[in-house]
Amino acid sequence: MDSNQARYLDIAGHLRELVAGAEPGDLLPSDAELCKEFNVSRMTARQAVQLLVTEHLVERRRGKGTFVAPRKVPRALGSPLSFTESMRQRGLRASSRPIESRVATANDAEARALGIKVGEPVYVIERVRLANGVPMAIERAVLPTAVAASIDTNLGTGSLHLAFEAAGLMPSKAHANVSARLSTEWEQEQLDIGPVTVVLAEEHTIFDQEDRPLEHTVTLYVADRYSFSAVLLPHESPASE
Amino acid sequence: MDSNQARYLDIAGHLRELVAGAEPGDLLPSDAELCKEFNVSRMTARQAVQLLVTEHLVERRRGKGTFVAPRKVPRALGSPLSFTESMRQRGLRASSRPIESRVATANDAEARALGIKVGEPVYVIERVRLANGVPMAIERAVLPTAVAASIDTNLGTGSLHLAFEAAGLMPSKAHANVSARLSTEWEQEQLDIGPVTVVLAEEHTIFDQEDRPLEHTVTLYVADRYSFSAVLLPHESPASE
DNA sequence: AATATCTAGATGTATAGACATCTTAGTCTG
DNA sequence: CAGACTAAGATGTCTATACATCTAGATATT
Repeated sequence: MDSNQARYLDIAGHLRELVAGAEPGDLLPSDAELCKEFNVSRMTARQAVQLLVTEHLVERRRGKGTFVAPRKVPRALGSPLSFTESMRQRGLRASSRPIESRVATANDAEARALGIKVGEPVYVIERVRLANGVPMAIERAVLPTAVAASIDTNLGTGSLHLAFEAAGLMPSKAHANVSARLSTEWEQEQLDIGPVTVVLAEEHTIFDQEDRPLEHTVTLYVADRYSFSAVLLPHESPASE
Repeated sequence: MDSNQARYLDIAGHLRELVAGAEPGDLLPSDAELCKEFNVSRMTARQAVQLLVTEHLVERRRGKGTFVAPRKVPRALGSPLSFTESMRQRGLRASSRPIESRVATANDAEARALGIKVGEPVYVIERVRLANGVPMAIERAVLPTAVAASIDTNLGTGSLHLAFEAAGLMPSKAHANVSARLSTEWEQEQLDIGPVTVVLAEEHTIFDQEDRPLEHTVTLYVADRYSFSAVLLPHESPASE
């Protein structure tokens, strides 16, 4: 139930939908219009818009209005690391369709990534990731059993990163690798795509503060529907104008 | 004159000094204390603190207080911005086979990336990149004419990044984007590959210290022969200067 | 001593206004 | 017709207040 959310979050959600269905540069409702539509004071409407400004989804121009931001300004902040966050930055709603979620034995690549032996037990979460309901990627996350045990939430559905946060596990370092290939028949079925389709394969391993592996994940993106972007080097500087 | 700044910016500046002289986890003044010290209403003090929250300099915990944030926002390091450097890290020798190198007019994507108008003159360097003599990628670098003029070296053959360095141009920020698709016939000829081959398309724009675009480059890698990898690390907070 | 309750202080959310500043369009004036 | 002025509408900043919610310590109860 989201109805006990703060009102400004409802407004922000509404704005995100508008952004998702609009083009960069499009004009969005003014503060005054939001006040009227949601029957709130201006500071509350402003708080919602301001939230989207910090997410780089919209831009405000004094005297002119609020506009959909250019799509290309994601931050280096864990962009390739969390599907949910990555979609949110693009103004899309992330969801999941579980494929399987169980204890299995580590294969070669997984064992090497997690620093364990082949055949040792690991917790595997495999699911199709959707953006606004459209299949976008197949994600296979592999967790050491100890880590899986410490996050007791429903692992199949939500955001893994939120679960880490809730369990007090702080992702620190990460290795990432991006490659590309043709999709297999099984992948085509899961993603609802044609036979000769290219997929982007992102593989990453996340470690906590003490360099213990938290998660090894392989994500296969439909190349037609997805690309990686990042801003490299300087971390975002204080919003100077 | 900074005295006609908004007051919340003054308060934010004061807080930044406190953060710079403190350790992560340290407690900062509460809203009420800031109100009293600067003689402003709470919403104004809040606005200042909120600004530092979006800059990841402080964290607020409800019921507890405002604290100096941990300095560990991930940041992409060792990213693949220079082909020569990237190959050297893999123990391979980078070389080039020029395709063309001349003044041309900017197309749509190039103009947008370099912040100029479509049709304005730019310097284009297009070449096949080889690793140990094997074709690895097609690279199309587009430079503003002013930048091309200031690096008088033989542009077709060497490393662009070495030329930048020699001319005193310091690459600073960069935007990068990675996607994938099937190769075209012309690309297959250039890269000496078969008909149904996947290419990784890396597109990046590099800026100097003053955010002037230095270079916009599209590189098409043979997916069978190449993949991107990166280490995402914690780093120091930008406010500590 | 262990537990429950209360309370002060902190941040989170929200209101209803006020004035400042910037942009644009329209109007008046020379 | 060109330039100056005006007004409407947008965002930017700020006030003073109210109540909600969370935390941690003090106090009271059992």
